[in-house]
Amino acid sequence: MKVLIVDDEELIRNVIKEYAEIEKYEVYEAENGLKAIEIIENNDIDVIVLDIMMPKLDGYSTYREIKKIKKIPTIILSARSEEYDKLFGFELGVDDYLAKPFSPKELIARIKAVTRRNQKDELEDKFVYKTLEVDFVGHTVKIDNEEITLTPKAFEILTYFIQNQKVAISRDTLLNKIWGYDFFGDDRTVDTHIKMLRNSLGEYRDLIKTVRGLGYKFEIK
Amino acid sequence: MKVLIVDDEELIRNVIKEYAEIEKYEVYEAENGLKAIEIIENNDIDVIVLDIMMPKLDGYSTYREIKKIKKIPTIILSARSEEYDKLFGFELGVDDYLAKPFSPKELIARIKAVTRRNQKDELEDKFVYKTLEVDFVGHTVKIDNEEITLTPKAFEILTYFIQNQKVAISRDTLLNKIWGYDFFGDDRTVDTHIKMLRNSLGEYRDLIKTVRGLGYKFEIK
DNA sequence: TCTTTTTTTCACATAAATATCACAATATTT
DNA sequence: AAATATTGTGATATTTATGTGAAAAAAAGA
Repeated sequence: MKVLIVDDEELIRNVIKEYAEIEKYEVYEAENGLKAIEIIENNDIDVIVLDIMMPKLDGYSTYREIKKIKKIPTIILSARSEEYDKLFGFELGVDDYLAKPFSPKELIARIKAVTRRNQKDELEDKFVYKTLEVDFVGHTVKIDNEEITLTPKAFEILTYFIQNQKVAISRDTLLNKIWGYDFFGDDRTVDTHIKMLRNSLGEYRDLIKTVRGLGYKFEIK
Repeated sequence: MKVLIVDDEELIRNVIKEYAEIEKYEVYEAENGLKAIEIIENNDIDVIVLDIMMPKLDGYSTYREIKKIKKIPTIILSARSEEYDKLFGFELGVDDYLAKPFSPKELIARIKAVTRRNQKDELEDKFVYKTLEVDFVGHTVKIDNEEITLTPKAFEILTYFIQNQKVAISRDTLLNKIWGYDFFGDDRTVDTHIKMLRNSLGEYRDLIKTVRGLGYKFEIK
């Protein structure tokens, strides 16, 4: 698995690189957009970590250029945490978003999620764990071969969790991904949906873990 | 299963090839239409992935030439995403269409869909469940050996459902597949047709399940 | 053309899903 | 232990989606 880190700050590149290499990723670095494009043209990069604030060719432009060449999963880093940027980033079709300062572990978790997602999950049309079966094509969930009914939102959330296993997801992220950028309601709405989803999952309710101070996480074990 | 990839860009061919081979497809490549035709004449190709923009013999012409030789399911790739091309592609009787940039996963999914479709559909010309008989050739439906009359649309919908059992189908998908890309009417028209189809199916009305927040699904049991 | 059939749209009733809030329970910090 | 912050949860008002009948529009047949 090859990761390309695009950031003008060497320090940040090094930190990410260090962590990524522990996880056996092959790391490529680019200190600006132009170099990034060059690397992408000559290598089969699997996932890109892209800083939005850069001299020469900024993140947005770089992203657009990259898209013209190949469609590679991209995680955007941004120092500016304003809502607008967040939305804009998503609108571009970016795979994930992380606001600085972020923990390297969180970034790695997201890289893993994105590569995993792009490796199999989208090809798989079923998720199976013990007696829990989630059929994405048929839009059904079974426990002990019994179909359980989920509301549309609950099903979407479960699907999102399964495609982002082991990644701690904030309520905001969930709202953005499931509800969409045009939802301006309460954070805590998420909690209620989690409650209902957990109840529906019965014995599997503990697959959804609470990440205090942030949100939730789907994890097996 | 043999896939032929017709594209002048080696990069794209390689990406597709890589993914297709993971899925155990035997991959053939052609960098232009002339070579494609040669390959088709000498091999039993099951599905073709065809780029519309190519030097020498462009995609459209290639497609026409291929059709003269054999009828092979074809998925069209197009860099131009304008609506016109889309329509034109469909008009030619193409099996599917994908605008660049596309994700390899998406393409593979479509290849699978096309091959699956062409594997079973042409085998069965009848569907029987209990006392429900649907004769695709004779265009008739019988319940308890009594012929029931369906309107053309209702029959098409039923046929589509039977050929996509256990798949949750959105109203939009249904509109695209049954009505065609050029239908710009109301979503809810589907509901009315489902209503009528269910009524016609009498005791079998429950085979058509409602998938809340999405659409409908045909499922036995 | 007129008639009949099919299709589409619309409105309304009903059912289901959702968002919000208040308070309880549980962590976390002081 | 108390104070504080955060999450869990039940109740409920609100919103949304679906089923359906009726009527308008379109298409097909005579």
